[in-house]
Amino acid sequence: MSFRLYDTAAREVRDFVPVNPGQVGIYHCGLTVQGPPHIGHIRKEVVFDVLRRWFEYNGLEVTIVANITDIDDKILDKSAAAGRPWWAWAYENERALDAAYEVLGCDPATYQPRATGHITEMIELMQTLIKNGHAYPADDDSGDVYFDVRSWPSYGQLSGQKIDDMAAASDSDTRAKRDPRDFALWKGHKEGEPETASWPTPFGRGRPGWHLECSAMAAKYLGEEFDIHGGGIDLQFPHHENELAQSRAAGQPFARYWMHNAWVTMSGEKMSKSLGNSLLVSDVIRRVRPIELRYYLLAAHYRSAIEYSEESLVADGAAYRRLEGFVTRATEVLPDVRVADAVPAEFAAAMDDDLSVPQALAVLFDTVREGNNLLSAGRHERLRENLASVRAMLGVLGLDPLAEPWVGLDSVGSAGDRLRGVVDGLVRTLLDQRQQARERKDFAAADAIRDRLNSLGILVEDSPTGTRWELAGADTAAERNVARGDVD
RNA sequence: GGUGGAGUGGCCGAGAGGCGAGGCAACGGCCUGCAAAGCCGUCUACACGGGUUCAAAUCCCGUCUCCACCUCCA
Repeated sequence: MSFRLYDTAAREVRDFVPVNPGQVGIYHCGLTVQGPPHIGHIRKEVVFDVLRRWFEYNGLEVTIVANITDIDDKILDKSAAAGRPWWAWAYENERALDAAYEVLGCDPATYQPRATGHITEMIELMQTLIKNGHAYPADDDSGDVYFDVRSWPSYGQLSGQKIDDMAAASDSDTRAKRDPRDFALWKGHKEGEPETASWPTPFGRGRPGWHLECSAMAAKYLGEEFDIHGGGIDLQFPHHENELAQSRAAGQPFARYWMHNAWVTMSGEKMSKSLGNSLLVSDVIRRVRPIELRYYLLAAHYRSAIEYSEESLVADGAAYRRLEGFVTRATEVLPDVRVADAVPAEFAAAMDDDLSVPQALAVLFDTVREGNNLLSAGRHERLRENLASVRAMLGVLGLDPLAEPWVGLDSVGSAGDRLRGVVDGLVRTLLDQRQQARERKDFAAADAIRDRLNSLGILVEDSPTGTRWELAGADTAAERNVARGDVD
C-alpha cells in the first residue's frame, strides 16, 4: 500500500513505512476513566477504528494497544465526592467506555492495559532514567520522582516549544524540582488519599504520574520502536511530549509517527463537563441511531474540528440513510451479492492520502447515484458490481448496514425474533388490506391505513417490487432489525 | 508572552494556482393514484484590504475575527 499519514512530529504528510513489513503496531491513549464517554472522546475511537480497517483492508496485520488510565487525581476526587472506592469508579467508567466502542461498531483493541497493572514496568523505567541521569527522586521526603527536562536537549521537539518559553509544570509541588518545567514520573502518597491508591517503590509509596504508564506499556506490548502513536490533539503537549522524552531518554526509539485527531466542539469551544450530560454517547444514541452517529463522527476529516450541532447531526443521519437506502433496495433485487474484494481506485487514493474520508465519501455517493440509476433502469448485471463496490467502501468505514455489528439479531435473542415475526405479520396484514383498496382504486381507504401506520411511527414506502415498511427513528440497530419488514 | 489551527454557498463540509468535491435543506421537473424513495435540473461560494500571475479560494504582504495547547484533558 502507498499510505501517507500526517505526522505531528514532522508537521507534514509522510509516506508510511512500518517497522516490520506487513505489520502495524498502533498505540493510542485510551481514556482516563473519570466519567462516562461523551461524543468527543468516542470520535478518537472511531477515527482509529477506520485507520485500523484501512490497514486491514490492505492486508496488514494490525496490533492496537489502547491504555486505560485507571488512577489519577480526578478519579480520586470524583470517586471521593461520590463516596465510592476509586477502583469501582474507574472500572464502572471503563465498562461504559467499552460499551460505547461496541455500540458504535468499533472493533476492540488488541489489548487495553491498565496503568495500575504495570507498576513494575514503571519502576524499571524510572530506575533506567535515574541511572541515565534524566530523572531524580525529590530530595524532600514527598516520594515524588521527576523527569529532568534540562537533561534532555530535544525536550519540546514534538510540540515545537522551547523550555524557556514554557510555563512551569503545575502537576505537583515545585519545591523539590530542579527546574519548574520538570514533570512528575511518580507521585508520592499524600495524606488523606486512600491507601489502596498507592504502591511500594524504592522511592517510597505512591502512584503513577500520568505520562509514565504509556511509555512503559507501549514498549512492553509493541516493542521499543513501533509505528503509530495517537490520541486527541490536546495530548500533543504535555502528555505525548513527555512520553517521547521519557522513552528516548531511556534509550528507546519509540513511535515513528504521531497522529492526532481534532476536537468535537460546541459553540466553537472544546467540549467539557460544564456542557452537561447531553452529549454523552449513551444519551446521543437515544436520539439518533448509533450507525448515524458513527457516520457523523467520521464524515469530517480527522484533523478538522467538528462543530457539534443538532442540525448537522440530523443532516448527516439523512445522508447516511441515502447510502443505506440504496443498499437495502439493491439487495432486495439482488439478494446474493457479495462484498467486492477491492474498493474503487479513487476511493483508495483518498484513503491513502492521510485518511481523506470526505473525498472517499464523495466517491461513495457518486457510486450510489450511479447505482440508483442502474436500479431504476433494471440493469442488474452492472448493478451487481455497483452494489458489491458500495458495500466494500462502506465496510472500510465500518458502515455497511449488512455487516456486523449492524446486522444480525444476536442482541435481541429468540424472543425478539418471535416479536419481529408477530409485528411483521400484523403490519403485513394491514398492508395487504391497503393493497386491495389500491387495486379497487379506493385511495381514501388505502391512505387511511397508511396514515394510521404513520401515526404509530411506521413508515410505508411503495416500490415496483412491493411495499416496504420501517419503524421511524428506531433507537438502536437491534430495535430497527426487530421493527422492519418487507412485503412482496 | 510562547506554540499551533481556523474563517468556503441557506447549513454541514472537502480542496490548496486553471476543468463547479460531496452531503443536507430549498425550489422546478420526471416517476408515483397520492406520497415516500430515486432520478434530472436550479441556487457559481471561499473573512477583509492590497499585491504577484495570462490565471488566486489556493501564493505574498497587511488587517480583522475565532479556536486550541503551554504539565488534569479525546
